[in-house]
Amino acid sequence: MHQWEGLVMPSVSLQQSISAPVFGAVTVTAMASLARIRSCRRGQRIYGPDDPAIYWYRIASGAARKCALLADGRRRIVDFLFPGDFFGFATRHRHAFGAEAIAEGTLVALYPREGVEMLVDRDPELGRQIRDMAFDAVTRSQARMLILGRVTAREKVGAFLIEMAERSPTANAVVLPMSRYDIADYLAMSVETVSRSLSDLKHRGTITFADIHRVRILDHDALDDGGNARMGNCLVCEQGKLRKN
Amino acid sequence: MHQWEGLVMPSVSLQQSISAPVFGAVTVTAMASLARIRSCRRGQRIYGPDDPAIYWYRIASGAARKCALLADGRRRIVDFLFPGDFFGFATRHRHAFGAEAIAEGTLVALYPREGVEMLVDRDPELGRQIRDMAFDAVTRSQARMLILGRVTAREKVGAFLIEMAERSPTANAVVLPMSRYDIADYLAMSVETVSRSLSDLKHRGTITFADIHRVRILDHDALDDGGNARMGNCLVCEQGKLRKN
DNA sequence: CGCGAAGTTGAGAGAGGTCAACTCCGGTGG
DNA sequence: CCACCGGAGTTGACCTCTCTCAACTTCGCG
Repeated sequence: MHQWEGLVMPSVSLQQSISAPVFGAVTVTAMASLARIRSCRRGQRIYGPDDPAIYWYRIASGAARKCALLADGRRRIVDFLFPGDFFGFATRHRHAFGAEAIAEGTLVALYPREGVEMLVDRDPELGRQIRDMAFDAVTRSQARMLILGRVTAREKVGAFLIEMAERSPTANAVVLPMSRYDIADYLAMSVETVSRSLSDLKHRGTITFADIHRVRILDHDALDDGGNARMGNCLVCEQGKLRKN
Repeated sequence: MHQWEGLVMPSVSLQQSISAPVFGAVTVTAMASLARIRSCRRGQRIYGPDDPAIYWYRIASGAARKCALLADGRRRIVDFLFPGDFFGFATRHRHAFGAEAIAEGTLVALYPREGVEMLVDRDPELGRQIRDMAFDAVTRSQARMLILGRVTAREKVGAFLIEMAERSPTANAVVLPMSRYDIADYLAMSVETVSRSLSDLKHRGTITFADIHRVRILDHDALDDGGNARMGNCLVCEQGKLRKN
């Protein structure tokens, strides 16, 4: 038993999220009738790579990670999944990555792909919402690449905390249900450096810890040196002129 | 005038690609009637960030980059776009990134968003294809994160070459229309290190250059040390057990 | 012929990976 | 109740790799 289990992403109640799946400001009620709920233990696989893509998934409560194991034994986490997030979309009838629960008792809603597609064929508005959701996922994924591309370790960890804060219902009191190892594999750095960076930020007074898995952001501006973390700031590059590097 | 202008991604002829847009194995003919074609000069902006998202786009011939300029002056390229690639999808009626032509005379097809959406409402099959395309884009984007997360410079550049080879019509003779600076901003490393890595791979006999922008891959296996570059190899991580790292 | 942009190569310095030791905490069994 | 154990997390010391700055080459173009 872990202390943060009771408070994972508290804003979304189960009933609410099942009967009215929410992404962005849009509410999809049409799919709710098809949903099946599954409870997952800490670390339990939700689906594996190369599994047939029979379902689309949504986190109802708890948290999960989407990850890949590389041939050299390293693990990479390509996304963290929180309540309301849809995932497991795949063409070609098989998944590219695997997904696992992070929190004990994570509740996952399963939507049979075939059924939803039939529903979509009769309901263009639902189709549009799913499309927009996928478009947003692309944008979000590409925005996350900006985080990975950041130079220093403190910048990466800072940008990570800001991303988690933006996805968290409570603005400055951020719950990090994942382990330091998960964070390291997400940011493509070593656990030691993640730990050092967090300690560094703490000593600078930029953040504090209520406990290991609960961070409070004290100085939001200091977290993104240069203001690159938020994804609003993407400017076009003019002919590569500005390139001094 | 540059020597590679005439041979950019030669397999897709203009007429063919306009009348029958191709993604994956799927052909979308319904959208073709709405397309408008625009020719872009080298470096010319196709659309800027924060521009209203009026169109969806597709490269007919040539190449483009999707990029962001960070607050500290650095540039990040989040995607390279080649013939057949759709891009510029955005919700919230504004783009998150900017897009610019890389090759002189790059031809871009513009699809009015409103018109296509109306078309989709009447044609579920078209909607499904667009959805699948977006799903693929997510998978591809997340797979690219694996490249960014690789440790050494030679691994990154090797994985980049493999990615380009897979997206290229000609398997081992890969055309790289973008500059070394573009590659550097795509892989989040310095131009010098990109250049050094390429030279290194050349001296090892892994690759050769027909000219600066045309690479031939001699030893495909040596390019992905450990075999992590291809995205088929994504295994699930079991409870984090394998994690020694 | 000279200029500037793109690309390559060299030398140094700083940052993060690696290995190791240590603490902290919960769980288990005596 | 306490000793023991193992995993997660933190901190330290060392070393390697990449960034940075710089010089130089190559190439296309005026």
